[in-house]
Amino acid sequence: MSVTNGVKRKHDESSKDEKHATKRQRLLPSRRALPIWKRASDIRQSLQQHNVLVLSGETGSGKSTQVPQFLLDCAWCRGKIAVTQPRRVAAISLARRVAEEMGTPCGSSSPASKVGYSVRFDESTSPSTRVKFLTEGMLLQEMLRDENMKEYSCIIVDEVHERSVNVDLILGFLKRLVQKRRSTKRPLKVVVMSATADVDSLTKFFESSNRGSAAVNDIHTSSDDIRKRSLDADESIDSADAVSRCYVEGRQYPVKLEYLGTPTDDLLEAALHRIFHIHCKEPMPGDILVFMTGQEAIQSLQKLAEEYAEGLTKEYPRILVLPLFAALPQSSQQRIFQPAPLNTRKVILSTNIAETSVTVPGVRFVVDTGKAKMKQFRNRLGLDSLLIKQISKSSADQRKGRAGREFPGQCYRLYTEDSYNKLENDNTPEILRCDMSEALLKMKARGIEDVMNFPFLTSPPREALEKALLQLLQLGALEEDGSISAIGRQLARLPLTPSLGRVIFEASRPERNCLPEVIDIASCLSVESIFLNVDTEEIREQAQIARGQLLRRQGDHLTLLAAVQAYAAERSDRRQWAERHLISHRAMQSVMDVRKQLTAQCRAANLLKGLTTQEASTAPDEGKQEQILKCFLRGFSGNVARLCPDHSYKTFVGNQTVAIHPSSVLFGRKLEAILYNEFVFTNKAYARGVSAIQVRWLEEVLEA
DNA sequence: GAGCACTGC
Repeated sequence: MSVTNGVKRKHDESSKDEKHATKRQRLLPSRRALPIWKRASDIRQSLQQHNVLVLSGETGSGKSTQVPQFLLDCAWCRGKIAVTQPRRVAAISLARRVAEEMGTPCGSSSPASKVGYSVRFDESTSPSTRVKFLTEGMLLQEMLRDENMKEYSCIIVDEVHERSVNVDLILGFLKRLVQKRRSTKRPLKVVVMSATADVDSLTKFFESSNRGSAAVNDIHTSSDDIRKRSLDADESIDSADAVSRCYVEGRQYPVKLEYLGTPTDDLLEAALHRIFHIHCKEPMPGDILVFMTGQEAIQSLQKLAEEYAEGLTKEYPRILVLPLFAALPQSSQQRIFQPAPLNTRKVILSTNIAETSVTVPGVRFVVDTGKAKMKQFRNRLGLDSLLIKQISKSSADQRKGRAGREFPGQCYRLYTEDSYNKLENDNTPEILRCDMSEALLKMKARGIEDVMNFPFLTSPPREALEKALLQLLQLGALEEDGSISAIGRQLARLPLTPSLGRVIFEASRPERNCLPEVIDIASCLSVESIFLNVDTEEIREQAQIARGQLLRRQGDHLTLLAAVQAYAAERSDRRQWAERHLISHRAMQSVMDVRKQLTAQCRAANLLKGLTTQEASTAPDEGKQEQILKCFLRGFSGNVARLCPDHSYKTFVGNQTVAIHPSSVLFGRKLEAILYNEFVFTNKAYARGVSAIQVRWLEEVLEA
């Protein structure tokens, strides 16, 4: 029997191999037609001579799928190739595509698979993996665990122009790692891929020598290494240190551009006018994609457009208005992919989500309001502001390009050519807009002692770094001398902000003894809101009743705990439970994923012993409630406000006025003092994720 | 008395 099974298995495998091989052959012609194909030998040759290649290419050049395949059989490439992506879906779909092209199974489906991927909650690789697509966050985590990244011969950093903090950190780390491995038997090759033509700053970044300071800063080097390096520092830049560059044209359909003759102060009106001008004049088919700032504007325009459409005579095609933003339930988002009914034109009203994350099919016309909501962290106030800003030129061009993906298209900018010319060239890198404490902790965990002299592609202001250092010191993540503490080392590995991570640690202390509960709450606070938007009075009342048993008068933290415990206890139909309570099932599923991950990590770090999460899932008594809130106070001691005689809340630190956000269960309540998870400025300064606390708790928590 | 763009570990 075992013999026949063996024969059968062998037969299955060889037929699978055949299938893979045919597919590979079938895909070859389209690969050869890609603009990047004729640059293959250039690219191979330049990495033969140099360690770093800066590759710029517009959309459609094929760089993300082809470059890893070009490099795989180079003599220097004996290890793996990593390819980073900003988004999970991109990492997974690229891995599948490249596996097909190479004629190999994808990921963990077979031990012979040469191509895999690694994203949070989903690692799919095999012992034979040579090319691994992974999110930037995953590569960073690997870089914290393995200092030299020895298993990799090459790291390809894609979509660098998006300039996430993670990509900036990766580039800084890689610059040092290339130097470190350059004279070893296995030098590290780095390919930096970017859409914009701004290769100069990237080239300069990798070319400028940091060997002198690196020898001093790198605490992980032995004294031997340092001696060797100070010798190296005297050498002039040899050819391996030079950075080669390459430009590949893209493949896009042409897009005709039209500006407004005179500026408008009513963008909704202008958009409405433009939509119906296109609709009544342009032949079918051809959908319209409108870029707007946010949910509110989208819903207003949707209403206006639907009203207007009712007044159109029968001779015109019908119109289907579809909103698109991230907070929209998945099922509503899916509607943009379904074909419109007969004789109907789709009009998609979208946020920035359609600029990079979602590709809307069938679009011939783009209408661009030229604005977007952008987050900016104010170091001095410790507050995030989310304000409507003008987009950059590259963002405007990206939006325009969305009309030329499948056919020649048209783009209407609801601003003048003059105002386009005055826009910033590029988006502000995230590193200039965010709280630096998480990034700084990662740097410390990778052995960067002197963070002020870290090779940043763009340096954040000194104040941002100082604020972050202070914050980490206050959390106990750093020692007094600025070196990373044992706690800090563990926090850097947790998929949480340093503050939330610190809360987890606090909860594991025997006198607090509430880690499972705190994990539940921290999981909620680290994903999108679990409570569905309630936008009409009617639904709001409905939600009040439906969520009744879950709401806790102590505040949002304990309300979130009640929701997770009730959801976890639901064994029959969780989706239905979520619907009944007007809670997002999608968000709840990610909460459960995070909860599982955090529980496993706490177990591994020996913070969580014995008890299972299920056993702990009972409603906390008053004593435990106090312990839970005190843990949050340890991580968020800067996010505390007290009630003033004028009935407003003022922060303890900085004496800023802050209002409880309408989404909080404590909205409208007057309490001695509040603790909050987030301090956000939109129309005014709001506290989100709020709980009632007693002022005297602060001393106790901060003393320990 | 009134509301958060988008990613990611």
